[in-house]
Amino acid sequence: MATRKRVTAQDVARLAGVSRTTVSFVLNNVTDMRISEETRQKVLEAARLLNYHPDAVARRMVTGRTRVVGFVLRQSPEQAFADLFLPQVLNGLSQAAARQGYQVLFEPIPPDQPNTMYSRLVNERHVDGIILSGPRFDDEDLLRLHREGAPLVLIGRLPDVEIPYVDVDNIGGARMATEYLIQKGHRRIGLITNAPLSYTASAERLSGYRQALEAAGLAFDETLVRYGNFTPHSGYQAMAALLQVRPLPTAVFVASDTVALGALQAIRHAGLRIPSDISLIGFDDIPLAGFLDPPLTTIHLPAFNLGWEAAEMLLQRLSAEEATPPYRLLATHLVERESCAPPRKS
Amino acid sequence: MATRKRVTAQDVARLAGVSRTTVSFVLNNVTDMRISEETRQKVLEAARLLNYHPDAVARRMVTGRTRVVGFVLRQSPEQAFADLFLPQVLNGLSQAAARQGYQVLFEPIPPDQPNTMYSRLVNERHVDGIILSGPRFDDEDLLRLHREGAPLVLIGRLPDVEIPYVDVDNIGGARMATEYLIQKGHRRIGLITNAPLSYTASAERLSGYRQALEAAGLAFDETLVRYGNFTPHSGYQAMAALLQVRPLPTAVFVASDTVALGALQAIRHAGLRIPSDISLIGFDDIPLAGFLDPPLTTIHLPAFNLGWEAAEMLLQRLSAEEATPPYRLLATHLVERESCAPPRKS
DNA sequence: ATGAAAGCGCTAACAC
DNA sequence: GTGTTAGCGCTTTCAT
Repeated sequence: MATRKRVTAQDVARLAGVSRTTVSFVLNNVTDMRISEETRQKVLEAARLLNYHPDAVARRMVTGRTRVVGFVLRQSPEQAFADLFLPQVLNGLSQAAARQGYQVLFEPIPPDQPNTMYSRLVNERHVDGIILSGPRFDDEDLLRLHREGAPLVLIGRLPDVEIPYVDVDNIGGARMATEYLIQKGHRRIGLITNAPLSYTASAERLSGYRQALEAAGLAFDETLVRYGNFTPHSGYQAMAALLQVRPLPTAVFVASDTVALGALQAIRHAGLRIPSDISLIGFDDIPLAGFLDPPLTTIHLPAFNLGWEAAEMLLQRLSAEEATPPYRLLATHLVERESCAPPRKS
Repeated sequence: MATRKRVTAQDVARLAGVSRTTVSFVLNNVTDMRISEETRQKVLEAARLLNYHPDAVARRMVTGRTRVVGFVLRQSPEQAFADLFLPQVLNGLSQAAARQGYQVLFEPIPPDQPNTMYSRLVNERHVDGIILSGPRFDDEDLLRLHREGAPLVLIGRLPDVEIPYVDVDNIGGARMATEYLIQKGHRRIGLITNAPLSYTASAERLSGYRQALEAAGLAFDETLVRYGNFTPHSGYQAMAALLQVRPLPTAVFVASDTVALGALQAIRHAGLRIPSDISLIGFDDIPLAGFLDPPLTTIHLPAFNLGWEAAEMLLQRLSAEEATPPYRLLATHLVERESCAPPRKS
């Protein structure tokens, strides 16, 4: 299709019988220049008549700001697209951005594409700043971008780097989950991680689990921990392995609801019942958690807020009125459903 | 933070000792003007030295194209953000767009915000075209945009409007599901829709269900259909109601896996077993479907392809080499798991 | 083979 | 109050 002819401010000015400048002032509601009400109306009417829309590209050209933030997704598809997490983050992000007149450019980075150079987003001025989810510590592009002073906010933490971030209090959440189990009377508590320990969130959840154990005077037993990998399938295998150890743990903390789904199935296949034979507590509180069998007790992750806060932090940095707190840790809370019970008397 | 100083093509030209024009030619690989290898190298070296990045805004200004497509989400949050559908569509969309050098601007439209005027996206030239998911037939903004000739592709259909679209073959999929049940020997088959019938997809799935029934000489019985509303909760209620009718249906087609989750729970609460007491077949094949209890037999919806095809159609229209087929219907297929069995001998 | 110059549509400083 | 004008950084035609 042919490029549609643009109506410019010039056209509006001509029709209204004024200059381009006046049009610009009227349409941007510039009050300094006091413009007669009559002129105002003429301009507004002309704009309406011609169906005039100011050209965002031209405006960006001259203002130097795009009013767009980039959302870079630096995660594997199974992690990012298979769980119910991303949509909510994106939702929070978009709403916070929209509220301040910003748009969101979505940029997933396929993992099999090493040199995507998403730094071009800001270097070529497609966006004013970047929110990056799932930072990897070996991400050269990211580090350079930060050195160059690009406005950047991470969702998820990166150890030893001073980039502003928003994250969930993984340690606190994991501690809470484990304490809950302990308080129910469990002493032999397994752990299935949400992901390999190279992921910060995973290491942190393990750490919270240990803390709770140790605070209760329980020994950390490495034979009771297994490693998930984002997927239900990985949870199935991890739980199957855990069901081999003797004595059996009476409860398991699965640090991801999605992974817990597989664990649930493994337990069913083993002919065991939840929570009477074994208790299970998850992490994330995916929207479906309450409809599993049994409804899953879990730690609620404020996904929407994660996106919202990240956007707020970035936008504040962009408007630069004052220094932003360099990071924010979001609290979790426990959602009690039906997958945990006191251990069997043995 | 202060606006970072931009390195312009002028700077590169100066350092390389050539003109701006030459820089542009070298960097854009314009071959018409044959430029000496020596000059080329000088320019490239200078650009590298200065860490030069061409300004996308300026380029858009002069080329008249943004190389951005808008993804407008015209759906309620519970529909869009609570299921596993959106991320996959978005993934397909982005990959198809990226492959052709396009970026994706994400624009969700909160339902409580009637006058969002997303048409501004194209009118103000934030984007070259729009992919809109979940069109509503009363969307004035959409219709006007189409009349104005804006490049537009829908995900989901709109009756009586000739806007290009990509959609799933809902009728075929629903027929397939119902036929499968019939073929297992069921004669009394209930339906729980995915949403109110004002949603095209919902009406179509109902239609496919009817077709299969009638083709098999089975009467359509209105007392066997109930209406879901995207959520597990609605599925719970619909199934609970269905379990009151006598004689009980021996199988139910739930036209959404998410809704089926609630149906599953209602059946459990009624003390019935799946599939021995009642068979259940879903629709969508959410990633978790195989890990439910029992693993859910369902109709696979090619969500990734939906996004991919929509992008392909839009981009083809933008490059306008030739007329694009105005629509595309994507096939579904049945994924057999363990939630269906022949009816009990009664 | 290289350079000069004309815009793209807008904003904003400055003049009248 | 309103108009004139100078760019923003780039692409691209036309001279040289």
